Amino acid sequence: METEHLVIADYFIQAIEQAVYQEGERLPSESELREQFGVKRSVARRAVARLCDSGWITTIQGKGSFVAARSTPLTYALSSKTAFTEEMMKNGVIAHAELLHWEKRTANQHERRLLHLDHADWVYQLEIRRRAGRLPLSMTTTCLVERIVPDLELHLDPFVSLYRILSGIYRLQPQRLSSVVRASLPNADDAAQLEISAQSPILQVESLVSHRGIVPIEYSRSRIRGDLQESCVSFS
Amino acid sequence: METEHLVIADYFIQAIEQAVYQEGERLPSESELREQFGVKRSVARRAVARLCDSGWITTIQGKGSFVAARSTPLTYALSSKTAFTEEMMKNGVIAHAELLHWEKRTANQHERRLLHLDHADWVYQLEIRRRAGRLPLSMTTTCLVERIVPDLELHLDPFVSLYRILSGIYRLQPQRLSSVVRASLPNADDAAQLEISAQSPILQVESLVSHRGIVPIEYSRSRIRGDLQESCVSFS
DNA sequence: AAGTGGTCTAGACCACATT
DNA sequence: ATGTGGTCTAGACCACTTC
Repeated sequence: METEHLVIADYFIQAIEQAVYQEGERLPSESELREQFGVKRSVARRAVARLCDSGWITTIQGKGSFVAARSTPLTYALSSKTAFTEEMMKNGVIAHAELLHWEKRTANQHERRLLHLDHADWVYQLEIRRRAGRLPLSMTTTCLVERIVPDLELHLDPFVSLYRILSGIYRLQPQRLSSVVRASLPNADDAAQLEISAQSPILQVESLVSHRGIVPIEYSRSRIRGDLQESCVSFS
Repeated sequence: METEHLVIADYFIQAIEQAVYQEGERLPSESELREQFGVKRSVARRAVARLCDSGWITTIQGKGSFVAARSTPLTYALSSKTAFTEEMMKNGVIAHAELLHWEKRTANQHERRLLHLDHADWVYQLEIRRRAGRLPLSMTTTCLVERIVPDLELHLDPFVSLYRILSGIYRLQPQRLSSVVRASLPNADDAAQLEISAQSPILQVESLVSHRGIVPIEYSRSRIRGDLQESCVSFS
């Protein structure tokens, strides 16, 4: 059986959902699992790893596995408004963003097509990590049209929020035009930055943002921890 | 190093994206990978497994690993209109749905709240698998208000499309009110039904559907293969 | 028979926490 | 010292494909 561990994992997911195991409570140790379910260590470990990857538990070396804190994931409204920090506030969470890297370069073919640029156009590319409290939430690679945000580098330090720069400095009214969402696995870098295992699923959101719904100004690709956040789309 | 295999996997993802490896082309065998990258079999296998889980390749026992067919994932517009089969047609794909199971039962607390029901209300719960061509695409558990679709069981066989029943028989105009998307791993059943490994990420979409935007009629939870489909949200 | 991928095992060794 | 989780290894065996 290559799926033995799934039975055990699904059992504990059920148990946690029905609050048989409370937040912070310790799960049986690997040896106990081996006994209780009559399986090898490898199987017990795969079951635990799976619970960990999908965010139900966290393991601490030398101590054990504990039911993870967040039963209620943060919800992030994927509407035409696009302010991350402000959205998170609604969840009662202190959010902040770190600028990990930036560069100014010519637009590639993909970007030229999406942002209606030609060969002479330049873009700023920013690499941003967002957190809710202490926890890493998402990695975002965003590409801004240089013509729209000239001398952007002058306003990147200190970096608080992209939305604040766009609206505060450049008087733009950023508006999300479309978003494509996808489930995937993180690459090695993202897994490290998000402090998750390489097997934890992530939500990818690719968005196109414009000023006042007409002028395309930004193209971004976010990789969001699957265990912490969910995105909500409403129609009205 | 517990991340050795990620380097190899990411290398091949790059190569496939840049069409160094074409669709259907064979990747190096496990032994060749061991040689070329100087790794143990376990590492080579983890790398291959990861490529498989994220949908880049498919492996065939006794033959090897081959670059998967779909470079362009199907896009499914997550708009207020909610016809799956019709959406897929736009992608030029023959879609069909199978009803795997149905039952009639009283609404639980969660459903009563979402669908504005009281204790006396009944619901139909349908388990539907959707395919694009031969490939399984998604599993959907949907919950319909019995009062709105009385004697639904009389129209379930043959089952073609839920949308067709709702609009054709009951003259409803189903409209999506909101959707919540999430990235996760499949449970054992879903993985089997979707013919994916238990490590392949899936996109979960929870939707609330109403008739003419007012009367809630349906609550559904879809689990969509992460490697085949992406959902697109547009604002206009 | 030889090469490929798929599965499983038993054990070693490490790092950390508790007593 | 003992128990916990984390990592790695070498090998066996199977199933399938090709020659």
